Amino acid sequence: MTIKKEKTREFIIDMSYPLFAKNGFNKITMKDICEATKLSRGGLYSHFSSTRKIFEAILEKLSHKEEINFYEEMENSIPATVIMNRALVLMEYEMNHPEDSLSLAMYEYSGSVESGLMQHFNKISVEKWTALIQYGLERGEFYNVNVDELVQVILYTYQGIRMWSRIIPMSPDVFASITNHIKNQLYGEKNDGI
Amino acid sequence: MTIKKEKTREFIIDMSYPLFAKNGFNKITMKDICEATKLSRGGLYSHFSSTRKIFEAILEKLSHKEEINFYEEMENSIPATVIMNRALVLMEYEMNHPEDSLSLAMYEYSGSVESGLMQHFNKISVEKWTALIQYGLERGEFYNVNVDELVQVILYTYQGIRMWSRIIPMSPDVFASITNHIKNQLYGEKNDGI
Amino acid sequence: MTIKKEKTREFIIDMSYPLFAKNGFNKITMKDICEATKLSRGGLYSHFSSTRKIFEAILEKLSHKEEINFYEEMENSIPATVIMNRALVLMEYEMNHPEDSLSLAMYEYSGSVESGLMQHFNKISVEKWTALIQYGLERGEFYNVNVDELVQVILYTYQGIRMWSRIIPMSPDVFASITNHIKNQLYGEKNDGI
Amino acid sequence: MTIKKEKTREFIIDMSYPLFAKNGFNKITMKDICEATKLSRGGLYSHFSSTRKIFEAILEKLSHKEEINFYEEMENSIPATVIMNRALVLMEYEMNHPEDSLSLAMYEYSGSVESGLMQHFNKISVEKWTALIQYGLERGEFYNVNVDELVQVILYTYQGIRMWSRIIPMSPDVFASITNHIKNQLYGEKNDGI
DNA sequence: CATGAATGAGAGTTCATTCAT
DNA sequence: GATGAATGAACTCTCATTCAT
Repeated sequence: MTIKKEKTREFIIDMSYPLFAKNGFNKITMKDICEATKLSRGGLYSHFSSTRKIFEAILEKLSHKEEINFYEEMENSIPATVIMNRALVLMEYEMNHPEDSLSLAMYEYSGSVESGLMQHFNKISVEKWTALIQYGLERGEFYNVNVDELVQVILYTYQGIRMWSRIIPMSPDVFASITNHIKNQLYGEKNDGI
Repeated sequence: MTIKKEKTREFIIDMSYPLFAKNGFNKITMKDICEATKLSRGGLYSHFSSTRKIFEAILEKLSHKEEINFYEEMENSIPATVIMNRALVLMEYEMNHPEDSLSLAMYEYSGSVESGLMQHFNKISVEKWTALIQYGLERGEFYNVNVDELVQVILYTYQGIRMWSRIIPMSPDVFASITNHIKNQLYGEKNDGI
Repeated sequence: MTIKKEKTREFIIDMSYPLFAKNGFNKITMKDICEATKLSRGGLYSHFSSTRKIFEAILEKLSHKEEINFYEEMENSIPATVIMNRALVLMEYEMNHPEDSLSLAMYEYSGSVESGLMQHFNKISVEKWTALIQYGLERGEFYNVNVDELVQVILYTYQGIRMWSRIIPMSPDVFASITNHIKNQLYGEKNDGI
Repeated sequence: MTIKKEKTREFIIDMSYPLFAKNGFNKITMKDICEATKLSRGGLYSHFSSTRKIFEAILEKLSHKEEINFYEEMENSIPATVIMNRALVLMEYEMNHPEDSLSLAMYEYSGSVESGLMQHFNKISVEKWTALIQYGLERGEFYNVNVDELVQVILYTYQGIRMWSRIIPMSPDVFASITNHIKNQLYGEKNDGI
């Protein structure tokens, strides 16, 4: 029964996600996953031969997950500021929930493999944000920013926050600072230099 | 002779730094450090009882290390733009050398302890950058930015970069983008909105 | 199959008994037990996490083992002298086989734990001997001794012998002296004072 | 300076006695003794090369220690009952202080060596008690007991008590029972058989 | 000589991985 | 296939013992 096997696979993936999110990649053992899934040693091994394989399956699944799709909204000619605001709300939400983040695990995982997957994730993100900003510029909704530069700032500030918010307690104000900065760059009141 | 013991201690700290920087915290074992230091098991243990203790000694040492001291330069009335340029050059240098960064190790280490040390490090950084920007504002060298917001952007973009540049190959252009963005916020040509 | 696990458990208990009897508690290591049982490290650990746990399992098993049951014989109205003689024969037998005694191991084991088990064993013994002597008194077979006093003498002489017979070579005559003394107190020829 | 060396030796012996009395022989390490004596590793080793050697020195010292000397008192024609009473008082005292007893340590120590020392100790004790009882018999103070038998009972009850009183809480009444039994055998009221 | 840093053998313990049932 | 007992490699940690200072 391939369908059952597939279901167990999914189950393993879903049960181990929070383990990796909470503890990173290196600390998690096959034993931990056996316990989390209540599967026997042999049972687990018949699906995945290592934590690495499990983690890769998680990443794989993630990469297929439909993100908030800017593209669809852009095609529907939703105003760029509206799309951007929604995206930044989501970003703030994620910054507020560092425990869901696989960042640490990815970081550790990547340390030991050459993974094109990470580059892929990064490329997707860069393209997405670049497209959105271009779109705003074309519609005359955004200031004339340096697109590449701002995309870098957006992505890496986000990553930096996700990382450090797990280590040190961080107020939601900080997250708002970041999204605010981005808005100001694009369509906020240009009162800084005055 | 305590002096010898102290020297060995320092030696262990110095030899294990690159191990942690390269591999993170969890992957490093006492055995790895034995090998790196050429010390015997027992010899190592007589100095440190765990990798955690060694890592804490590294952090401790780091926290005492004199950072690029903005304060001294500010006291000497060096122009804010000069200090800032120097600081950003250093920042770019560090972004170009992710293999020296303890970020991953700190991240993993912190996952399992409540460490005020991290907060301390963060606080020091926030204060340093805040002081420098204030100084530039007071001297009329910087645009009237939102100080707190910009400091957050600076710090977390930096951290995000340090983290991801280990995972994915990143061009030095990206690093320049970041420092450029900061300069533009403070004293670059205000040509974005035009 | 829990039955296999249980069998291995029993096997470990049975194979380690002589080790403890011969060497005491502290000298025996998990490694010794691995070797005695031919089990691998991990295999042994999956049953018992320490020598302490194994030793406790031995004591536990011992406490369930049916001792020469005075009670049954008393219920069947066997003469007290007959029961007593049998018990003393057994006692002499045990004194002649110090290598089977867990005394040393119990002694060492108890040094580090507060074990009600030892008190339990002692209580059982006191009750058993007390009951037998009472029974002999009621049937008019025994002299009118001080029961408690004699029970103490019986028990501790026995323990003292078991202990020292391992350290110094001891002739069976000595063991006979002890059982003889007991018999004389209870039903021997009262010729001492003459 | 041989005199200083001798003093240090004595010091080591005295400081390690309680360690062995409390923990037995096997559990004590050279490290423990270093700590107890505040001597350095090398310092301790220059006096004794192993715990075994130290323990043997303790036994050696003990064997020279003047015990309550029955012989002297017998020579002075002190009544046998008086000497016996004093001896039994001391015995009770010792039974009340199991923590001072080296029994366990001797037991463990002997397990691994063929030690004539133990036989020597035992022989001394047997002779001492035998002599005292003979003396009492000759003076007509004691009942006509079987001397050898009673000596065995005395010695091994004592040893049994010393052993078990460390393992299980034991009331002083028990100790009194034992000494009382001995007195009754020798010169107590002969009311048992009545 | 004394000191205490360093060595290295060996015990304890944990898991990835295998395999008989 | 699934199970979980067993294996064995790799780690952690502790001391007896040595030796440069």
